[in-house]
Amino acid sequence: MNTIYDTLNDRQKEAVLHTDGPLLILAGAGSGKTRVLTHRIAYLIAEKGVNPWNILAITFTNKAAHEMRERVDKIAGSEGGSVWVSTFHSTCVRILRRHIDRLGYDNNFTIYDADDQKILIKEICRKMNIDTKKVKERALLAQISHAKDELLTPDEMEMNAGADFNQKRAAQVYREYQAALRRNNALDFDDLICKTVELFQNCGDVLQSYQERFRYIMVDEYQDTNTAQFKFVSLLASRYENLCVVGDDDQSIYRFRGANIGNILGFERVFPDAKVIRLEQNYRSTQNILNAANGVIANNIERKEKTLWTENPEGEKIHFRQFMNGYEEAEFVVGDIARRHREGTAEYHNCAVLYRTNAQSRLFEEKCLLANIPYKIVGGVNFYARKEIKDLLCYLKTVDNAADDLAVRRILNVPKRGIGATTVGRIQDYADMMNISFYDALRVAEEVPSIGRSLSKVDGFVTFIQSLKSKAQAYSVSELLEEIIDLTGYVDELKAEDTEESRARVENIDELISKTVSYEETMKAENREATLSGFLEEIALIADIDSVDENQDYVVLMTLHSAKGLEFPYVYLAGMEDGMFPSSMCIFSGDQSELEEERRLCYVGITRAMKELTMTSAQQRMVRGETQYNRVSRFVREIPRELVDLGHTVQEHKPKIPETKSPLNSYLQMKKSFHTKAFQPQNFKVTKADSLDYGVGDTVRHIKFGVGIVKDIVEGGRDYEVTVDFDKVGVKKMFAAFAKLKKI
DNA sequence: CGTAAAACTTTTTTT
DNA sequence: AAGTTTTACG
Repeated sequence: MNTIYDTLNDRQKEAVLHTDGPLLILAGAGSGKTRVLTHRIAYLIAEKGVNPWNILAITFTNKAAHEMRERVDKIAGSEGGSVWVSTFHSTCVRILRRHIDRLGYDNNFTIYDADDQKILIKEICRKMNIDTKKVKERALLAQISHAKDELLTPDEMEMNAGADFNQKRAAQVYREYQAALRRNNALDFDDLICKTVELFQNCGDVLQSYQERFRYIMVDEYQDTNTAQFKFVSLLASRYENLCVVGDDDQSIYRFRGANIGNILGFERVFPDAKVIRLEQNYRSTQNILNAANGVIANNIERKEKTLWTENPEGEKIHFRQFMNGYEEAEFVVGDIARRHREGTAEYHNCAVLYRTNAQSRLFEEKCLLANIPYKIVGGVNFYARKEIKDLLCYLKTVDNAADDLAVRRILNVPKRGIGATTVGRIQDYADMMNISFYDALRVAEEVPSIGRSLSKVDGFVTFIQSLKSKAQAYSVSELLEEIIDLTGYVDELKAEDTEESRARVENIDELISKTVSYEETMKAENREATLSGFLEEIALIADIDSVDENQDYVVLMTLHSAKGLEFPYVYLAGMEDGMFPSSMCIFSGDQSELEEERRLCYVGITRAMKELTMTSAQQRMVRGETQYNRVSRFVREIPRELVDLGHTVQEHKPKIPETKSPLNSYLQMKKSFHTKAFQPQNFKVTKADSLDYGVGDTVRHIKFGVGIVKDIVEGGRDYEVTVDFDKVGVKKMFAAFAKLKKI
């Protein structure tokens, strides 16, 4: 037999060779499931003669999809390129873009993120006279999202509510919310899945064409699928039943978001002739780490019994340290990473700090800055959720889909056009009355009652948008974006402000421009058309974790949830305190299943570690401006004692010189711009260079824009503003300190 | 209409 | 502690 399959163990090989009919692979942490999936794809193509075009592999994150894509390309050669590897959400968007008109939507629908959803709900609450102080939008959205996860329509939800007034009202809000989405020609994240299912159920011909297309289907992280996703997959697979799912019930950590563990536990019931294969040999961690994980997860009652084993060496014990407070905890962790780096035992990217909540990242960030350690925070505020980025994106969205009222309203007075809340209210009322979109109301503003002196301003805005729309026909996405930036004076305004913050915003905008450019390049390389809708869609589905790059040397800071699917030689689990992890919410609720989900999360955290695992906790911690005193996490106590190295129980409190706050403040100001990018100490000094090593007329290279000739250099207060004519992208103005131009 | 200050809420996890 | 939203005033 072909040698590539000989590197697999017997169980893995069995999974690879079982190509036809339903297959459930119960794959423990680090048991090589991605290897199995990629080898299976290669086997299907090379040995079974399956057309790669007929294979679909679904993951949860783009990062996982990219990784699988790479590995498939490597192992299956050029043919692998036609295998469809993608996330649930991207797959559904691609299908909907082609067929959603069958459901009465426009094919160039926009995708709403959490912010957009919240604004929409708020507006609906106002219309329905619901006091958002008593009923929180978040709660309503959560209820709606849950209904969608379960494929419930507003009517069904209302019926199920029975006498429950709260639930009933949520169902009514849900109904209005869906109507508003449709009016705006928009879908939220959940809709992407639900509407695809609806499409399949309503249009047999469409379903059939995809069933024929995807004869072999593979689903990764199956334990995290919800009912809607399961329905989507099973509809697709129902014709050929060549469905292979891979999951681990012990790593199910998204039940709060609707993941239905019944999908994995009941797989054999839905597909009676399903084959089940267990992968229990772990290739990732040391024995001590694995035993610790086993010790913790054994406390869960609701699980399929299994025990991971490994041939790896015993390794170091699990380190546990307790500190006085969060600052000292962070200082220790960062110091320990610095030590490993200094001693040459670890690169920065071999280390990860994991915590329960995003808020905990701040302390580690501060300490990394002080220690000059490059780091990257995953999660928190998404790049695309930043104000300046959303503003500009809403211009693009408006050009793309003027039915999107939210986008239009957002930019109507950005930059300031002297159009205030009163005018917006009047126009909205008129739009509601005439049953037209907000933008259409703007276009006929002269008919809006008591519009008064605002009319000319509104007309100016409409003219502006119309001109952009006509330009959009001929312009590329990046050209259109730059046109918007130019004509609105958005960047000029920020530059005039000239604060650290405004500079950071300008830099973010530059980054957005490079994203459009690289989008166009990618499309060109793949021989696909770069469209405005395409670009907006791509960034709507980007998750923060997608940008983690193993080839760059930085410490990764992230939540335990984000860490799922990743591995690091040295892992630090911070904030191991009852009340933090497990969270006080689930301790308080007394619901055993919630505690078990937290425990699975802990299991996921432990099993991320390959060589060494360090757990830390603080006796005292500031949470939301209040000091909390917490006991050591019960999860730590569930690890067999002999596996743990305790050090001193409580670390000695060092008499401290109060830290000098001054350098830190300016750092933290700046951090805003580096939040999504990795912080690199050497790039950090954004003070004006004494002189530049290039002058007017010199040829320079820019990391994104390529080669160009310096046209002009203007001395500004803190920096030089350089004008460069690039060969590829034309004339650009930029700050020298940010642009990092190289003379060539 | 726009700005500045005051009041108020928030967090558990995310595609 | 930090961010958002409301309120007061020019």
